[in-house]
Amino acid sequence: MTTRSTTRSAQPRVPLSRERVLQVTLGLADQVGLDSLSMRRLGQELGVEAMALYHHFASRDEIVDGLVDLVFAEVDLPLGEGDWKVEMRRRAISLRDVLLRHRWAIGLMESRRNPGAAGLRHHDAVIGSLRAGGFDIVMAAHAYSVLDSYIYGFALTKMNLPFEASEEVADVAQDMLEAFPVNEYPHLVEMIGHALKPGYDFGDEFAFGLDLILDGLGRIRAIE
Amino acid sequence: MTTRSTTRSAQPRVPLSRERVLQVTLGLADQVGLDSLSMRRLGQELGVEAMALYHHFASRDEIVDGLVDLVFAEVDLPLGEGDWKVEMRRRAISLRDVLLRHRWAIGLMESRRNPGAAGLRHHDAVIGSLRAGGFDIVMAAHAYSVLDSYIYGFALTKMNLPFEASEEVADVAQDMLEAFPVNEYPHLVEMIGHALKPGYDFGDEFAFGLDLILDGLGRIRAIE
DNA sequence: TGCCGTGACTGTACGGTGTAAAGTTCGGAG
DNA sequence: CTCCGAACTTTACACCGTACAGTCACGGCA
Repeated sequence: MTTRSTTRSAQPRVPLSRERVLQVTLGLADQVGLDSLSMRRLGQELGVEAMALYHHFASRDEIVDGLVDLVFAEVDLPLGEGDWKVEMRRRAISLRDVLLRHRWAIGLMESRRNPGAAGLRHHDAVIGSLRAGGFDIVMAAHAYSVLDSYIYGFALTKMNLPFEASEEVADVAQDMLEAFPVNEYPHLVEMIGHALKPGYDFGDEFAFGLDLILDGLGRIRAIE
Repeated sequence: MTTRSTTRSAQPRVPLSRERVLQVTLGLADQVGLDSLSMRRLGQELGVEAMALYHHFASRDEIVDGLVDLVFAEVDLPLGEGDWKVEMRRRAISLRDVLLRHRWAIGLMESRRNPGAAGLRHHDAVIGSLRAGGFDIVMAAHAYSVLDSYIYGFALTKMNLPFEASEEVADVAQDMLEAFPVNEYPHLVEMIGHALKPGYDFGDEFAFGLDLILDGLGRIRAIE
């Protein structure tokens, strides 16, 4: 019974690898979130005990580092030679999409002390596109700061919205307000009414703010 | 020995209250962060066993709800009668300051399913100020979305910066880049050089983006 | 062919987490 | 004096990351 070696043909036992672990972890994180992703659960998903992972990664945190870089790699890089506004817009929308696809990553992308190659390449490409577009280094820093604050903030806000579909909105809004007299928060009530209208989708707000910022940057760059 | 009742004069034993718990928790969260704030640790700080807290709060999450509302209460509300741009600017800076004072709260402020009175009052005041400033409800939704995405995103980015003071920046940047050939990320290197210059403080970037957005909003409102 | 090191993985254990459930203590009302 | 209910404690459970030691199969070498 204990000698499984003679019948090893059943399971060829492909060994783990950093790549395979990260790929599976990424999928699992998207499904259950990063908090619910324990080493034991992850090992189970890979057909292995939890401690086996420590032969390929020093800690759970090192796995997260790898995950973040995989996410960065999904973002469309801006091209240096194109129109900076077009490139920045494309990159912003791509980054937002990626963040909404991997909601657990928001708040980790900028914080990792050990950035991976994809993250570094991303930063370099964004700054390079701005510089090629005529921004000096001071203005490029300003522009990068506004844009990324906005993109990450939007993703953060949208991620944390306590509802998803329109029908849920109504329920949550109802719960939120039913305990209070309507007159106490008249403007909030008006806004909720607006958000409940059939055509409204909070996700559409992104383009408005993005274009407002890009236009502002264009104007300031022109003056300077 | 077991009858401590006869010598009860030593410790008058002030009972807990939601207010006292929240106040102490707020201070503790600012010191050690929200993750390190366990029920046991919190009880210890209050001179009580962890389970005693469950007589005043249904769960750890309910404590966090209360905490978030305390944070909202610290934010300066915009006045309905003032110039909307001045009011929005004041409120934005106040919110940023509050978020940097309570870094653990970023990402929780917009997500709570059970908003408190201070949070509702805050939302109502912001929308009210915009409406009084001439924004219709559609534009007010746009404006609120851009502004808060930017403010929360900025706080998130600044919170997560893997360094604090200028000297640390140099070390971290060194670590980040030393493994790579300098030529591979020339623009990133230039930007780090810019950020290392004595006068530079990332916190100053906030005003640039804020004014850019406020000006953009003013322009669009005027056209409309 | 036998041996033995090495790398991949497992088993067990420790101190931590949130919280369910039951037990203790005690001031005040009847 | 009794008894109730509120405030608090004790104990327990299932889970977490990970330190540490053990097991097992395979490749190179005698």
